[in-house]
Order: sequence, then structure tokens, then C-alpha cells
Amino acid sequence: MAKVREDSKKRDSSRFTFCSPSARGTSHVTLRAPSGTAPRKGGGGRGREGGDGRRRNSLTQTRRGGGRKDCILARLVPRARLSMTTIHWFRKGLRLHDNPALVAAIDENKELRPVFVLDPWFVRESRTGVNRWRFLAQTLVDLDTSLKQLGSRLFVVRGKPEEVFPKLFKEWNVEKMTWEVDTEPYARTRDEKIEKLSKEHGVKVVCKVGHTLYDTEKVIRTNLGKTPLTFQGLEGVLKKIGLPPKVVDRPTSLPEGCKISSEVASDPKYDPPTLKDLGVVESDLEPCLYPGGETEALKRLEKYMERKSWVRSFEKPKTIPNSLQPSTTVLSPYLKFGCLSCRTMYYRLLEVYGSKPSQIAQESLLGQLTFREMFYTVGATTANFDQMEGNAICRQIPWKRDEKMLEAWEFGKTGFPFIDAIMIQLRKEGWIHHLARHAVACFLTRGDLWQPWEDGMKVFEELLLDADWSLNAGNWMWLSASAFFHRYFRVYSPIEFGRKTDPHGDYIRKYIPKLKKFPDNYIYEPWKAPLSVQKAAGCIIGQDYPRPIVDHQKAREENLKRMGQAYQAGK
DNA sequence: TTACCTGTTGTGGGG
DNA sequence: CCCCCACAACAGGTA
Repeated sequence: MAKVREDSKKRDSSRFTFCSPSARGTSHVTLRAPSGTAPRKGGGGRGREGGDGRRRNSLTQTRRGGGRKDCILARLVPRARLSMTTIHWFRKGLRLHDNPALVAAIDENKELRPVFVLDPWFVRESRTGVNRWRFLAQTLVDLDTSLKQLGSRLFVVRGKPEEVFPKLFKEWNVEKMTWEVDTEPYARTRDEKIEKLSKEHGVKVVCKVGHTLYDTEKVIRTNLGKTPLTFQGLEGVLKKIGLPPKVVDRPTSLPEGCKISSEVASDPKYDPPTLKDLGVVESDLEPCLYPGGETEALKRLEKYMERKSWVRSFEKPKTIPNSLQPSTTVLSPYLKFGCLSCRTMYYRLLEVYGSKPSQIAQESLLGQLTFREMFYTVGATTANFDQMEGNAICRQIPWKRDEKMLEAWEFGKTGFPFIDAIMIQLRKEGWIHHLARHAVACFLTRGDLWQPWEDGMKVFEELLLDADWSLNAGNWMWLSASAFFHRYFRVYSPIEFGRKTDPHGDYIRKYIPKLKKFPDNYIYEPWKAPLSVQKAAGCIIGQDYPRPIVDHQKAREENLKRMGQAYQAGK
């Protein structure tokens, strides 16, 4: 049976672990355009017919300023040159299933051109590590393949969106453009610019909500303009709204008018980027555990949904952070890029549960989706959400930035094997369990190192495959007891927390082979091992593996005091 | 005003 | 495996 909430309490929902891109910082890769990929000037290449005379006139009018002469001229121009195009702009939402904006772009009288823009901003300003670049590259290839099966393709273009699109509007004779709503700050500014440019070019824009279960603006309106800051608060609002919109069918074929010529379909200038194009040095990559793409996402979803009793009894807090194989679904990277629709997952879960959402516990997989929704909703309506300063919901805490502390944490050199193993797994594999994120986030901030949560967030942003801006910032505030969560005296022990679920330290031995030979009773605190034991293990602490960067008990106590003071000051 | 309840996921000890 | 408690005590909502 589905895990039903105890008693009459109505709770349900969830979120997927932490992260997404934001401003500042440096990327570790540079973008190189493949040779010969500069956008072709002038409208060549489109020999197909389409559209009707009336449409042509109105478009020509709008675009050229509406002069009467233009109308007459338009009638004289051969039809073929004036066939209309619709652009669907892929950003997130890198999928064909449940993609309302893509479906809105399908019009039998217009050629469909699905576009992905390799925006130099993302390359330079977003903190995207090699694992996530690889995931994106794989995702784009998968998307292109799926589109080709429909008689279309993915058009990957390089450049700033505000420079790319005006060129494409002219070159492709674009009449309409669709995209999925993105609530992140950079995306909003970008999309406003493109919407304005579209108007100037007479291009109609259609935006659809698809990355979140609900329209975040509608959620806020329903809550009378207030941003829900608790799970229960959000749940109450969602209950008023009802179920999220039904999933939209995946297009299984395209009308003839939407298809592109084989010449265009095989033009290499629009091909998805290779890893080299993205500046990724292949030798820097570890084996790929979570391949990107919609195909993989749906396969993974089904693999887990088949395990019905597992799904029904799933309780996030009871899953294991340090198992050798993931104890949760690892669907988060697919949700982040929109390879998997959260609504598809939502309704698939309801099928498996066989009960109403209100009967499903908040620790369930469905609950994780509601937490995701909460962070998206709050992130969409809170100024400076990804920083402490100027962030109205974030407690002001006098963190003390120390580069050495941050670096030790970031590269798994704190001397606490449990913490270091997690950070090493993160760097290598791009994914760590949600509770492992808790342990290292608490350790970096209020627990031990007293470093600003923003610094930790940026590291996650680079290294996580599922780095999702709203979730990352929200969870870092949560774990640092800066917002959402306030019981700061609950501190994860960097020693005991891991020991509960992995008493032999197999996880540590896997990711820190140097410590492999330590006996079980010292594996979580090897500095306590007598020198003879260290020698026997072939690993001298302070030489082959770092001494603990802080005394956990002392640091914890001191930080508790500081938290108390910060909370007092905030009143 | 005060008391109480609830809030996804602490630790360490005990039964 | 489960639950309970003390630890020392947060915010925000409700009665």
C-alpha cells in the first residue's frame, strides 16, 4: 500500500536535492565555435512552400513597418521565399514528452525549427563543471535524434540570444516563437529582451509553464500575494488550486508543413556541440554514471516505477546517504534539465500509489516534487534569493570567510573521512545523496567551518549534475539555518552520522582508498588511531591524509553560541 | 499575553 | 528493529 500519512494530517510533497546556474564566478571551460559554423547571412536554403497569401501580407506589413508598398511587393515575391517558420526555443525542458510550448509551436502551415542557443553567458558566467557539460551535450544529441525521427532536427546556434534571434527571425522568416517559462533571474531578463525583440520583428511569442508542476505566479496569486515559506503553507495553496495541469502528449509525428528539407536536416553547422566544442577535455572526465537525455530519463523513471512497493514505501529520511549504489532514484539531473517532466513523474507516481495526493506522506517521492515546487515558488518571488545580503527571507549571520577552510572542504581535505568521501564522490560523479548534502552543507556552515553558505552553494553549482538555482539556494539556506529551518542546534556529526548507516566505512574506503586499511573503529576518525595502527594501515595522519581541520566538539559549541547571537540580533 | 503545537531528515543514551 | 527521552530551546501559527 501507498505510504499513507498517519492520522488526519494533510501533508505531502517533496523536492529533489539541491542546485542551478546563477551570476558571477568563473567557468572551467571555454566555448569554441566549431569552424565554419558562423550563421549564414541572407535567407538562403529554404526552398519549401507554405503559408498563405493573407498571412504573408500581415507578416510583411508588421515586419517592414506596415507600408502599403510592402504589401504589394510581397505579392510579387515568389511564394517559396516567404514560407513561414515557427521557432521553439529549447532551454530547459529538453524533451519531447509533456512539452506544452513545443506542442504550441506545431502548426501545419509553418515550418518548425527547434532551436537551442549556446549562450556565451552560460559558458562564461554559470558555474558549470565538466560533468554537467557532458550531461548537456548528451542531452542535446538525444533531443536532436528524437527530433530527426519526426522529420525535424535540433538547430544549435551559438551566440547571445539577443543577437542570434533577430538574425534568425529574418533569415528564417519567423512568425511565431514558443518557449517554456523559466523563473530564474538571468532567464527572466533574457526572456524579456527576446520578447521585446520578437515584437519589434513581428514575431508572436507563446510561453507555457512546464518546468514546475504549477505556474508559480498562480500559486502566489492564490495565496493572496504572499510567498509560502513552509511546506504546509505551499501544500494548502496547491490544494486550493487542485491537481497540476495534465501532461501533454508527446508528438509522434509532425504535419508535413512542419518538416524540414533533408538538406537542412543534415547541415552540420547546426549540429549539437561536441565535448571539445564545449571546452571539455575528455581525459578530465570520469566514467559516466548518469547519461543525459530524455530517453535515459524516461527509462530511469520506468525502472523505478516498476518497483511499486519500493515507491509506495519510500521515505526520504530513511534512505541511505553513504551506500555504494544510490539509494534514491537520481532523477534530479533529468528534472533539472527538463529531460523528465515533473508532471509526468507526478502523475506516474499517482498511478503507482493508487491514491490521492493528499494521502501521500511528505517524505514520499511525491513529497520531493512538492519541495521542489516550494523552492521554485519562493525563488521566483524573492529578491536576491541566492545571496544573504538583501535577501528578505535569509537570516543575517556573520560568517567568516576563510579560503583555506573552503578549499579543504571543496576538495575533500578536511581530515573528516565521511565529509571528504562525500566531496570526492561529488566531484567525480556529479551526484551525492540528499542527506550527504546535508552533512557537508552543515559542516561547512553552522556545524563546523562557519563559512558563508553562498560559497558552498557555488561549489555545488559547479559540481552537481542536478545543480538547480532555486533548489540549491533554498537548500543551502535551509541547512545553514538561514531560512525555512531554524533548529540550528541540531548539528550533524561528521563522525557519527555516517557511521549509523555504514558502520564498516565501505563508502569511505571506496572514495578514499588511502584509508582503506584502517580498522572499522578508526575509519571515521583515523587521527585517533595509534601510530602503530596508522603504520599498519600504510597511512600516516598529517602526512598521507590530513589531520581534522577543526575539533568538531569545540567548533560545534562555539558555532552554536554564534548562531544564538545571530538569531538574537535578528529579532 | 501566554501556552502550546508543529516543523521532512540530530545526537547519544536507554528501554 | 522500534520508540522515547534529555539535550537546550529556533520560528511561526493558533487558542
